[in-house]
Amino acid sequence: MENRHHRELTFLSSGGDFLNPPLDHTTHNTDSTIKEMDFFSSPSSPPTNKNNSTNHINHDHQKHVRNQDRTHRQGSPTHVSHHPVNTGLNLTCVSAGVTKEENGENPEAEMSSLESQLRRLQEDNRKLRTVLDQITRSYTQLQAQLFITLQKQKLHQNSTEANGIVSGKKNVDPAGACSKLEVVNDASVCDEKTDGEVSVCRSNNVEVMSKTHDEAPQLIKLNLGKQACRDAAEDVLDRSSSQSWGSNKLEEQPKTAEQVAADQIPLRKARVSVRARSEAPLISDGCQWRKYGQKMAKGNPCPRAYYRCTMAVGCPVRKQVQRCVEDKTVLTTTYEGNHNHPLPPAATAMASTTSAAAAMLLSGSTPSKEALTNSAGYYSSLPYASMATLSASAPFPTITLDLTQNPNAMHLHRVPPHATTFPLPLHASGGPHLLGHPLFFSQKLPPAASPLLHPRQPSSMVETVSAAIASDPNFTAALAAAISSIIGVPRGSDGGNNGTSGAIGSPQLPQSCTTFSTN
DNA sequence: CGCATTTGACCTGCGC
DNA sequence: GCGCAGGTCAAATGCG
Repeated sequence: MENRHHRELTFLSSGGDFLNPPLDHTTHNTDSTIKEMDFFSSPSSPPTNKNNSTNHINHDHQKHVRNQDRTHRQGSPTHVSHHPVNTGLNLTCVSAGVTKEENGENPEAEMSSLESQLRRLQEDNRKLRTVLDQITRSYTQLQAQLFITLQKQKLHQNSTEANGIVSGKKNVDPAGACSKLEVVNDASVCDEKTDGEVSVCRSNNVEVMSKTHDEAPQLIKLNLGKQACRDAAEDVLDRSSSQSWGSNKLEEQPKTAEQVAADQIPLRKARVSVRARSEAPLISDGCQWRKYGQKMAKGNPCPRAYYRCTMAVGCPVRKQVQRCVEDKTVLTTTYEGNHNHPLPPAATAMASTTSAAAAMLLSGSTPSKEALTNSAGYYSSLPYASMATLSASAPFPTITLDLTQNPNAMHLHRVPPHATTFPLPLHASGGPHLLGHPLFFSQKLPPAASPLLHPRQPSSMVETVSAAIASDPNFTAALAAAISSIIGVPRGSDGGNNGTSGAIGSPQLPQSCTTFSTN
């Protein structure tokens, strides 16, 4: 199909808020600063060299920044707010800033000056780290939004082609794309007044998520109830805000009675389960974990172990590890929560993957069931896919990434009841900072890459995803362009929502689209 | 001695 | 209200 070769990547924005880099709570405007960040430059470049390495490129801007920085030090709050982070670090000032006069006249003054500069540089460094972390989170959310939209586009296309086939039928796959979506849970359907069609809940829709395909027929019903969706989304947003994410635009929309009632219900947590074959008691995900409990779960002779992340004090991330009943070599690791600290690359790979999966789950579920339905349909058409299972029958909305499945055998995979299963090309999720977008890789990678992306023993997910990235430089370029365009989006007029929480990029709901092509 | 693990007790949510 | 199961806590224990 021509569509397979022409990939149109659509990034969503929300009036600038979602796409704009998250803001430090002490600042109000990072536009000009963020534009200077190069996410795709060599990570090995030490910060001290950054200024020099980019000097010839951004010389004029850096002069501008330095001037404003000097103004900053002279006590101009206006400029402080405009340039909270000097991405150039300007470390050369440490030596260059000491004049001969100072050297000769007052060593104490020199020391004081150096110390103040050191403190300022440390502050800059900290801010940079914060911004990078924020952008990483925003990007993960963005990825989820992106492929939901792509899924909707594809499904819309399929449904248009097969419109006559599906009319008057329930749970029918119009184009074969949803052949693996076997799940129907009648109890989950919000409204099923007519026999001929499946209705969906759409009350929580975000504008852009619903405006394009309202007419698209629903192919399956999801048991991910609206309440669970909303709870999960709110939970993530809530926890996100606790990690300095931005505000939730959902709150700006008029609430229905259902929503108001939903607000009364305690929040649930989204989880991501990873099934992998491993003889070891734990899969290596790069994080440090401390076991804090073990229980015998009902129906499984293997104990379930509980771990919490110990890489930072107060990190809320926890995971459960349990062996599968049917196959003791399969280790099921369930992650919950978001790290509140920088992660090593290996850990970032897993964290980003699970985060993206969770974001997809929540992004797809928040607006409507339709989104999840469409996403399911989309994934089922992807090659090299692993298996992901959405389940709302569990106490928490959970997405299971199955790394144990042979992709060729996945059509035989038994889908548990009350779950929606679709293949998720997790392996191609990208590297530490490109993770979470399986979509692109799965479309672009040649079939020859399949063995690489599907090790039966996923001993190193990082290596796998790194290989995926390396095999597709166009993706990096496209993503760089996308992020550049994203970062350059001017903030919306309602920039007031950035002042409350020191906001990292919030999973803002999209209101506009930015489109580019990878080829 | 400090840290990680073990394990029984306790808490909480849910279904009946 | 009660029982069950999942999840967490914290004292006891083990290990380097």
